Amino acid sequence: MPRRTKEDAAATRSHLLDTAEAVFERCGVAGTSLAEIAAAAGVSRGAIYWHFDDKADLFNAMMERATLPLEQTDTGGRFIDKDAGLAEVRGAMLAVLRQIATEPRLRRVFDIAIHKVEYVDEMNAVRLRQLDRRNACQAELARAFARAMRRGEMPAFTPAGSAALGLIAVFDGLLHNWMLDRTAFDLQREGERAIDIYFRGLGAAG
Amino acid sequence: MPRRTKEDAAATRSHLLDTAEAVFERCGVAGTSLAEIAAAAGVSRGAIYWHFDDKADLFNAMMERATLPLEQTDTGGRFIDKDAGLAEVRGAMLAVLRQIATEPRLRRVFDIAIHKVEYVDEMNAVRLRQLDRRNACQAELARAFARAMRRGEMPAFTPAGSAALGLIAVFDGLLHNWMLDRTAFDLQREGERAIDIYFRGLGAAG
DNA sequence: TCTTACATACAATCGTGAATGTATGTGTTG
DNA sequence: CAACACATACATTCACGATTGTATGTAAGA
Repeated sequence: MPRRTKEDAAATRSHLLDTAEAVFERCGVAGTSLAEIAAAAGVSRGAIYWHFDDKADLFNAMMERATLPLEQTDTGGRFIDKDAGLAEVRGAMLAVLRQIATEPRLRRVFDIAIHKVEYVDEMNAVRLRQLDRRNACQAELARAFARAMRRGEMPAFTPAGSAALGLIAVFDGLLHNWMLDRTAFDLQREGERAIDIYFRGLGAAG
Repeated sequence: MPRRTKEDAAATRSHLLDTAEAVFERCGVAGTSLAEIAAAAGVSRGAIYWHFDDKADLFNAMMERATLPLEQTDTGGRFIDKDAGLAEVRGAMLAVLRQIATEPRLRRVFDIAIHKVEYVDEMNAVRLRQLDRRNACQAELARAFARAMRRGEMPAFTPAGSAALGLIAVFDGLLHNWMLDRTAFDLQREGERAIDIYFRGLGAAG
């Protein structure tokens, strides 16, 4: 008995994304056939091809559903406030870490994006978007550091761009290492420590 | 006309590893069939199956050939010296960064290991080995930091284990971000800056 | 009745592993 | 030092399942 209403169709689509998350994390993206996802979701392959063009489209939809709410944080649109101080930058980083550690969906799609997909062919577009986001994030952080230097919140030993890149490295490194073994350490606690060490190294007040 | 001598066989094996590096980087591990590798290497699939059990075995051999010389650094066996100071730790980190930035083979296999493989099923073993190495590295770094604290080279604000984890995060984050776009920044220069910031944040002399 | 939201059926390709063939080294024996 | 036996280092072929995209069927809304 097929589902007919728009609400039912949206539910099917959402359920397919849920199922894809689970199967992708278990078997990898290339290692998963659309038949497996359909079977795990209790539908036929036809349903998948109705809602999505192909596996890459399904993957993109899955990633966007999970990460879109992350990009639009409480500040509304951008990652950090227009004229945020170093404390706000620190808070924003830790907030994202907390979200990843807390929300299962975020954790799952990051695990998939980091360890369960090969960035070639169609998937390369995802990689380029990651790069764009990193560059945008670095630019925002660099502006924040430059402001802090002008305000005297921190010395200008290091170029703002390098300071921003290093902070992103700390963040990414923490995330990647935590994804490697989530039982090895507490992401929030160790994240706070590492980021604080880095800020102290920048000469920021603390 | 098949090759017969042991030297020829070793050359074939080495050439297969070279070819696998190139094709894996272009098409991903799961996205590459052994037929593709064989064709690119100018041999038949039979040659691959003679030298390696299957694709996972070939992948492992490729990774080991590239990373084995990295693990056995000039100190002979271990990553850092038995009673190295903070300067030696810093030097060792930068040396590895330089090696990765300099040697094409290292860069290629790291690119594959980071972006071109899905860590599921057989490949999961590789992931576990990565984890082992990280833990061993963290333990060594933690010991070095603890020594430095005892010697008074740095204050004991932060637990040695956390300091070590943070340093690994900086390193890994730099590596991952550089692999995302190698033209975006100079790995050695920015690596030196970020690591120096981190050490300064630890209160180390500098 | 026309479109939606699927299910089913089908054709075509691709990848694997194993079986088999074969030309050359390599060691041993007389 | 032949010559034989056997292992090595591949190439070729085949059977089989798995996966994909599409084409078509179909029951329920609107």
